Amino acid sequence: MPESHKEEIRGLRLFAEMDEKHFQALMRGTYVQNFPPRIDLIHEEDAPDFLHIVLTGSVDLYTSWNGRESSMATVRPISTFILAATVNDLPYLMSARTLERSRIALIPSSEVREVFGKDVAFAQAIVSELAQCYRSVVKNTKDLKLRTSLERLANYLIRQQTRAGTTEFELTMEKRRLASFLGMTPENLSRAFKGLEAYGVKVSANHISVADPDDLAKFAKPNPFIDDYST
Amino acid sequence: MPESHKEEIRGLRLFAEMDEKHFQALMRGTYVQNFPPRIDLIHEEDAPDFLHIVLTGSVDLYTSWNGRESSMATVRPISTFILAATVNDLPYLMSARTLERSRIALIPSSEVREVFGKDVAFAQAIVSELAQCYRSVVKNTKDLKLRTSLERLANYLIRQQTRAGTTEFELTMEKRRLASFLGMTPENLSRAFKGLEAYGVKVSANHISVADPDDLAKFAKPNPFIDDYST
DNA sequence: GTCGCCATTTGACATTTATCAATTGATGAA
DNA sequence: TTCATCAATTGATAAATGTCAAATGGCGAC
Repeated sequence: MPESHKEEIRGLRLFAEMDEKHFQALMRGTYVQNFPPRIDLIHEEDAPDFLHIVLTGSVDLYTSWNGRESSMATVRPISTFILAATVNDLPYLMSARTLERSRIALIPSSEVREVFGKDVAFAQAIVSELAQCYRSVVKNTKDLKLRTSLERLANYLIRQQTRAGTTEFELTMEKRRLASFLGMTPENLSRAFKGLEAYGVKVSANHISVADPDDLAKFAKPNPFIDDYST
Repeated sequence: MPESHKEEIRGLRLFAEMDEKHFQALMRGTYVQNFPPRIDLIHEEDAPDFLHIVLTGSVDLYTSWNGRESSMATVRPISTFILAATVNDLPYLMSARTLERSRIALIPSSEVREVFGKDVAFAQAIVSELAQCYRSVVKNTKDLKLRTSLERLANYLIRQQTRAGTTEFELTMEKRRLASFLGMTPENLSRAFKGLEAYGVKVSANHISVADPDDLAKFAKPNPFIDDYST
């Protein structure tokens, strides 16, 4: 594996503080692979052979049951996914597919488990990462259980607007995936966008503009303990 | 703190493997308290002063937003809660109240964070516990997003039936809390029970009987990657 | 540029779920 | 026992959300 990839991975908080010797041991079994768009990387119920790291591109975590499918999250560079399955050596609970052409690093799960038993800094980093993952899912559950779909969309737009830093921005995913992520149908999403016009939201294809953020926020009532994914 | 309590706590997987010296250090700052029913133990958004352990009784984890409230989980002996907030030193995302008279052990969060930096076995146990918590919430999200309320209730009953080991059992929580936990109103739950009569479910107050588990399962389509909380 | 494809939108309608009000039923106190 | 209380149920209705089919519109292949 090229040194540049190693440095990218080393820069992740998960690996930043660990012993160099242990890091090199991890990297020995690691390989980097390029995938075209819409390729299934892992499938739920499979055994966790590798810890995945998205280096470029993006990955959709989704799940299926009884012929239905739901998008659970999007993983963007540079971060890992399915850490929980890896450390506990239990089957994946979600499937993952590339959304676009992506470069993914694959670290053998067995190596991860072996090293984290020897390296306290690595173990600490895993604890911190898992705690953050856990908190993200709890926030998502609160979003789903406490809000209507219109409120979820409104708060999603406020989060995106905050991330962009401007009142005009582009949606970062297909609307059908956004609908699935927000727990609604594409048709319902389309109507929800219409419903937010009353609060100054204008939509043109993927371009969103928020006329009056305060007005939208008055409706959406964003809350850091639901909407702030960074804590 | 009495030795018997210490032994109970020591028996938890989270503390079982750690160094005795470190365990004693943790226990020095720990105290055990009795709480009457319906007492708020912690409130979301507060700083995580203590890691809580339910020794007896039961605790409801719930959350509120915009005047609405939802029950997220029930914690039963002997297990901890709000570990993620404690290890990352971030505000609670959920509130907790006793459901009945309960004995709770309180371990200062700062001690937990200090010890897990020194004790690899403890760090490993925290990783394992957090990964399990994470997976539980993911399963819960799948349940919410992929199933209708009738299907959620059907699968809930199958889980309870499996736990009880018999086709007749008692509901372990108030129906209004069950409704909230399943993401529906009490009225809707009442009608959902009626709707499951077609699959052999009989309800009399808190007593449930399942005439033909296979028939119910044919409708509910239980799936270990949603319904099996033990993995 | 034109065509065909596919995501999105729109409309009509069905289903699910929530809300509100009234009633029932169980439980404990006086 | 009788009453008061509160959870649970029921009925009527409203709101939210989903489904199906058809129309629209953007975009790349040719």
